[in-house]
Amino acid sequence: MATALCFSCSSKPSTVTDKDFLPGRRKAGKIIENLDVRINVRSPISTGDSPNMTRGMKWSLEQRRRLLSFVDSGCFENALHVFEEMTRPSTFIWNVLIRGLTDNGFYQEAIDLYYRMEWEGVGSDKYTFPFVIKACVGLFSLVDGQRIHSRVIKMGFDKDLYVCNSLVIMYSKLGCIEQSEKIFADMLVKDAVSWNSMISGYVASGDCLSSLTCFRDMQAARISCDRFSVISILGACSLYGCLLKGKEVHCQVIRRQLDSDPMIETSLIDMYGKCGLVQYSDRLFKRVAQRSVAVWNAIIGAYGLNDEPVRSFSCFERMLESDNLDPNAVTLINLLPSCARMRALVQGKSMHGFAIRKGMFPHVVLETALLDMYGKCGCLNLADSMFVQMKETNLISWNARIAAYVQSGNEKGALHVFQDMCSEHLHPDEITFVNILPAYAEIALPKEGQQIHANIIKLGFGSSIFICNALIYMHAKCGDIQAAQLVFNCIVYKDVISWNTIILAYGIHGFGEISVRLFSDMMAEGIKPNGSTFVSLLASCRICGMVDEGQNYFSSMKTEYNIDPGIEHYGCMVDLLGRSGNIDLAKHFIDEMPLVPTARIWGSLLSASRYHRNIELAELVADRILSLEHDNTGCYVLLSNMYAELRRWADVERIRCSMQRQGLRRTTACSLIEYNGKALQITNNDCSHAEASMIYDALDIISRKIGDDLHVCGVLKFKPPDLIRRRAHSTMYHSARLAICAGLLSTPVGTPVLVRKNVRICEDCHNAAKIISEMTDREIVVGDPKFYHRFSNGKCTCKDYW
DNA sequence: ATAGGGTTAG
Repeated sequence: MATALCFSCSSKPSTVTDKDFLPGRRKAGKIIENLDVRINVRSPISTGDSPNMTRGMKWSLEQRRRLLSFVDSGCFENALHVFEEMTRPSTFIWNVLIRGLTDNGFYQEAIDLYYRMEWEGVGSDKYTFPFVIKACVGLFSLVDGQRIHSRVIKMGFDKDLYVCNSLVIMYSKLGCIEQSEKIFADMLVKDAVSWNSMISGYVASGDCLSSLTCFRDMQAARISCDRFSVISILGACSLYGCLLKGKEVHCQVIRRQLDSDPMIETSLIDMYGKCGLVQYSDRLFKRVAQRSVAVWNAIIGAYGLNDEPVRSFSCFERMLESDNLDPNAVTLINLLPSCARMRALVQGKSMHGFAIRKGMFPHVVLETALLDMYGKCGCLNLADSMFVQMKETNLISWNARIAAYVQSGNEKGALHVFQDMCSEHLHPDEITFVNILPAYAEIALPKEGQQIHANIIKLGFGSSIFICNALIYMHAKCGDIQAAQLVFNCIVYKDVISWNTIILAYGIHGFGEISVRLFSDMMAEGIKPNGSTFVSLLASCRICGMVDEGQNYFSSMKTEYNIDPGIEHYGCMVDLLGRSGNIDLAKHFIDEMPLVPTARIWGSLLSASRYHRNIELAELVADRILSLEHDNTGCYVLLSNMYAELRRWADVERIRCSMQRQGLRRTTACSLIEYNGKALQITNNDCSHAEASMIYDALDIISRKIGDDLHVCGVLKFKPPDLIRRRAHSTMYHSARLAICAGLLSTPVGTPVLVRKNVRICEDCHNAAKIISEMTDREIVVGDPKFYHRFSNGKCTCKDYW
């Protein structure tokens, strides 16, 4: 039964708030580690009464004075010595000790002392409970909280305003907002603190609507709001992005002359930042007289949130220069997204180093922010090692880790992490799915896409607009355009992203006319297009060869919609012009464009020159690309293929060596097909499957039937004498053809065969697919990283340009 | 001797 009370005589920490104890109560832990004295909670009270009553009374007054001063200075070791010497200390003395312990983070000790008080039969009063309840909050102990709540009821203190306020706060902080509501509703008298506690409780539980309602009810009850209500309600406005309500509160702030309150200033700056009005934040910030770390953090965060990373950084620099203030963890957390935005890995790393030097770790939020930054800067290994180092992880850090994998193109890794997360008994949330769906989009087959969709519905996330938009894209990329359309149809309030996504979805599948029609539907619905709308639209025109439409949309961007074309739009146009056959026009277009052409832009021209077999231009363009990106594997491969087609084997070899020197390897081509209900992955000349012999037999039969056509364009191409040892000398057993055969074997007649590829389909396979579609009278759909070829009756929707 | 607050990751 005996519980030990352990203290050291530490001085009271200067600016420690309850919040500092929240993440794992680190500070309390540190203090308690330095134990000097252990005092038994149940130790008998000294009964050595003084014979002289007058002297005794004086002595007891002196004891009381000393105890109070020890508690005030945080010397609990001494305070407890005095306490144990006292003859029957009064309830007041017990309260003072419990308060002191709670205020200094010794929550367990405060609660133990309360239990000892009960055990010794010392009556507690209305002052005892607020302190001990606060200790339960500090300890995150719902069990103690409920036990003490029942004592409150038994002793009849459940009508006391202060005790009830404490209980309201306790339950809301321990995540039982319904309990808070119940106590609040039963209170006969409510003061501003009661209302404020309820409002901030709602905000903390993410129920902004209730907090706004409560704020309104408070004013209806003629309790005037104070700085605490204002600060809480501004937090609610920030979370919800309620700019109008936020402005209204700002007016009240001015009317009540609260506008020079430093915390309110900070909250207002934050609110405007989160509601997207960073210029308001800036105006308020300029007027702040005394700039605290918090106010700097708020303005740094506001710029970061509003996509102004450079300004965010310059605020940080000014903070360091002007006020001689020490950045804290929150400063870094607010600044790191800006590092990510600018891909400023060096700055990000220096933040990391700074945090280490300042002893900020472990800190789950900061660590997650670093993980996220590394992920967005494309450093998956750094992101992952950050995660591995973390002592504490949560759903958010797992989500950030998944995002890092997806970001760096490691989709399979992302799916593994997702599985690991689920086996740690963490329940995926909306963000998890928003992060993981793009991974499915890249590598899943329609059936797998349907499965994850079913899971999402089962977990109740099926109506989230973010998830629906991600689902449209995922289904389309997996090859299931009908499923994409179905999701789109079910969205009640379609946003601009829903429209952009469905437009691109049809483009990917070669239905450019539908994309164009959807765009006019979108206009008719009064949805304002943005830059991405035109990326979808132009990409669709490009895929489907709608040159004139594309040019019209491009020129209408600025004139009709006042949108400046970005580099992606120019990229689509180069593709489009290249496709139209006018390579010179495409080149001229690049020379004339107002933006600096990227490797991707030149890549479009390279594709065009390949299609039109213009090797001189291709060499020129490849030079440009390689001067921008030395490791552009696609560029080497394309050029090498062009040389091979011209039988310039020496050049082929030269490029092969160059790639080898740089450690570049061609991506291993592989195709995915659903085979007897399972996903089957096939590489070129792949014999590793149990089903291989059957698939090869089928392909041989088909090849023999269509033999001549296939032979002419195929076998000879990669068969120079000096490359004869290479396995891929023939395109005959390319993964695409093997996969198509597997599909034909395992699906009923009349249904389309769907194959996904990780690289673009080669000309020979494209030809073969056309012929196979005609011969077998089946629709064959082959998706590459950019779009889906639809073969039927010997034709492909790409009209042989890809 | 009594309770309430701001800046924090996807």
